[in-house]
Amino acid sequence: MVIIQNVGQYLLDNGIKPSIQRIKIFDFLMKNHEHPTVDKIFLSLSDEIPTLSKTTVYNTLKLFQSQGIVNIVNIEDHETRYDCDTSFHGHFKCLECKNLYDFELENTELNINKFEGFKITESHYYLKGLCKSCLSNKI
Amino acid sequence: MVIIQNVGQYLLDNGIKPSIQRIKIFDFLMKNHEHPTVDKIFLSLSDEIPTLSKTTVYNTLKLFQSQGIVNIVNIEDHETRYDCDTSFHGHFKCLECKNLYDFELENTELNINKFEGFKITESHYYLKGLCKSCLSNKI
DNA sequence: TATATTTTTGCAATCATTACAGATTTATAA
DNA sequence: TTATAAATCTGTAATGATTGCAAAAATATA
Repeated sequence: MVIIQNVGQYLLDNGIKPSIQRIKIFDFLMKNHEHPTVDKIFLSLSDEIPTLSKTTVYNTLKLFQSQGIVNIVNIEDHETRYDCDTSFHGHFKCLECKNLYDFELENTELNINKFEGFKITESHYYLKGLCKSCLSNKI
Repeated sequence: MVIIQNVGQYLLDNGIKPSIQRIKIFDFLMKNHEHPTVDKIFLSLSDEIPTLSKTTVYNTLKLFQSQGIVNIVNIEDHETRYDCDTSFHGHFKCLECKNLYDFELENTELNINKFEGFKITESHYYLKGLCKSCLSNKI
């Protein structure tokens, strides 16, 4: 995962004019590793930016996606989450506490070349189950 | 992938009373490997069962899921697809023709044991890109 | 300072999914 | 067979996430 010092500059480097809303939304994604939903982002930033509109959150995330600095994490239907870590990694979702954990994954570990003549541009891998703490709570 | 000769019996074996609707819906999933959406299933079966309701399709798929004979394939947000092949396999989605291809995958190929103390119950893997025929059409 | 452009906002529209209650079908018991 | 109960199916209304759109606000340009 790339460490971003200056969000404004990072946005600029990726062809995005850094408005207050855009900076705060990206910043929120960086600081909240749980891969928040639009709702979570909106509610969390509403204190800081009282005029914030949910449409802006949607628009901004769509812009981030189109510039390739944010990926969608699609595990449950009707629970679109966003991830500003664009390096290759997997996700684990705990069915009990609903938390989402990242895990590192060598691209080569999943280098499945069963698709000769196909061009692969994205690969996604996720697991579901029970996390350590939820398991120990069950005893 | 398990080959099912008698859908009615298969449903019974899995604790589902085989109504006409249930049999036809499962049968449709078996014969249509593209992992259809609710809409596709509903529209395709409307000729055969003119009284069919979309709610029934939803209810039936939910029942199949709860009995473990159908899995959800969640690749795009807002495009829930259904798969009656419950054996472990991966999916490839072509960004051009939107077709979904299955591919075999040894469970061991993805046996990532980075989660000591975690209990993993599901694992999902999918790729996106361009399929062979769409690639050759581009030349 | 005036004007053009970009960004944000709020509300209405859309679309997939679910809730629900009545209608229909199937199973059970007399 | 017939009456009754249980399960299943259906259609419509409700919900909730997302998008479209046009006006308002902010920023850039001349």
